[in-house]
Amino acid sequence: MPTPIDTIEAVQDGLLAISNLKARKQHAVRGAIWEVATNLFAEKSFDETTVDDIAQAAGISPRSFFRYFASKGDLMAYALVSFGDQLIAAIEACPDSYQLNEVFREAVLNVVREAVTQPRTRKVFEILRVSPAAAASEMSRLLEVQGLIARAFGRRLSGGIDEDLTAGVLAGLTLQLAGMSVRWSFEHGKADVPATVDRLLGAMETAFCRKRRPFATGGRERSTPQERPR
Amino acid sequence: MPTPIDTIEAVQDGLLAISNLKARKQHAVRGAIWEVATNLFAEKSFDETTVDDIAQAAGISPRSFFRYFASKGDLMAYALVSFGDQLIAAIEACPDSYQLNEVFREAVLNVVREAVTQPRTRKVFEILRVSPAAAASEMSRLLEVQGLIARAFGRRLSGGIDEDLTAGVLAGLTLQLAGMSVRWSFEHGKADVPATVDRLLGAMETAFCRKRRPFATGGRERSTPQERPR
DNA sequence: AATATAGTTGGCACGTTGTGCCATTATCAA
DNA sequence: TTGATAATGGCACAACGTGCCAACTATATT
Repeated sequence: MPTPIDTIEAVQDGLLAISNLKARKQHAVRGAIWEVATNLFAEKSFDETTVDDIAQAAGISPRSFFRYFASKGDLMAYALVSFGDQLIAAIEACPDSYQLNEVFREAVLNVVREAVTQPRTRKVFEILRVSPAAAASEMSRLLEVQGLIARAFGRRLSGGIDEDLTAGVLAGLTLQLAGMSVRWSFEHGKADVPATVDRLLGAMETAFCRKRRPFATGGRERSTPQERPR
Repeated sequence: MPTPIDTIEAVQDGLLAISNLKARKQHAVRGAIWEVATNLFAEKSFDETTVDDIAQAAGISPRSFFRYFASKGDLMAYALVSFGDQLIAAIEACPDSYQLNEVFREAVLNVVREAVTQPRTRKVFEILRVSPAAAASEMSRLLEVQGLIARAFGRRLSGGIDEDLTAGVLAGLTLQLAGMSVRWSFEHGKADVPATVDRLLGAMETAFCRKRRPFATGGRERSTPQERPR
């Protein structure tokens, strides 16, 4: 099997169910490619690093590179996929007795707490910060990852109404808050993760729950948006 | 001025402050390119349509295409940028007396209500639905647009604490909910926009505000995430 | 009306990305 | 060892995106 990584399932298999030597070796090669690539991106830049550079540094042919990663940008998406994977695991690790908001907070908190301790994460976020192209590449798999996280939430919602809507918006929020928390922690010196996460949650509460006028479905008059003042 | 569209500011200028004939003509050309491109994407597919096809259909040279759009994928991002532009306008159109959650709901509601009536929007969402590459391309500008929306919210928050966090998460939610509402409306037959939006808002309320246990900063024990069952 | 000037366009060459194809090589089983 | 299976590397090729320059067009000047 020529193992091009097209789906997240394949990545998961690569990460988890490693039985035979071949798959293990492939996984090692993929990790090596990712390692040298992120190093090169950090040294030079994402744009100025060619696939040939990465292949040479990893000791493989340029042709083989595309058998491990679908594209150069997919190297960045790999970080996002891994991030989403951890979030899903954290969601599923929560006991069934948890309320939805508790699951949400626990998952974000645990993953972010783990992420900020790893130098690799810092390096990736630094690459994303300085290179718009790298950030754009990472975003390319956002919907995919979000869908998987939504399914993880959906498994906890069986029976309720508007399940997929709830799960979808929760998934988006999860990635949003987790990403913002990690970035905030890195950019603002010390990594007080719970404080950061709770500030974000507080911001949401401020926007939606305090001074709550319930969102009535029918009635309120709408303000016609006129063209902008400026 | 060779007018390559690199920044959203440039797009906004192109959309709004059209004073001289030259800029107006350029804007018309850009619109024509976008028109024929979306038609081609819908007929064939995003991947099977080359830049040469688009250029030929628009009556320009392939070289000139890149003077109006930075890339083929940027055609899809153009839709997102325009979407974000409308959201910002709707946010700024809300009276100052509005609470944050009212601003949020009004902006999403007005923009989505407008969007679902336009056949163009439907066509774009259909392209995005069937073509992962097109969807990925659109996502490439997500952070950019989200940042602009965050600034629009930030202007209403002057004085508060954690402004940028609140604005950032609100911006993410705005795009998230607006996009989901439009997609939901399109995929589930009739376009009862207020109902859809309020269902999404209700989902968030369910997840975060009802049965509210306030998010205490310090204390709760965390569940150590063990590896997944499967 | 003729000319200078500034900006747009199109063509060309080039580097990079990504893929299909096939011969070669390595790995595993019998 | 031998035979089957899969990974690898090399080649050719299409598409994307950019720098460069010559040709064209419209406006302004005299």
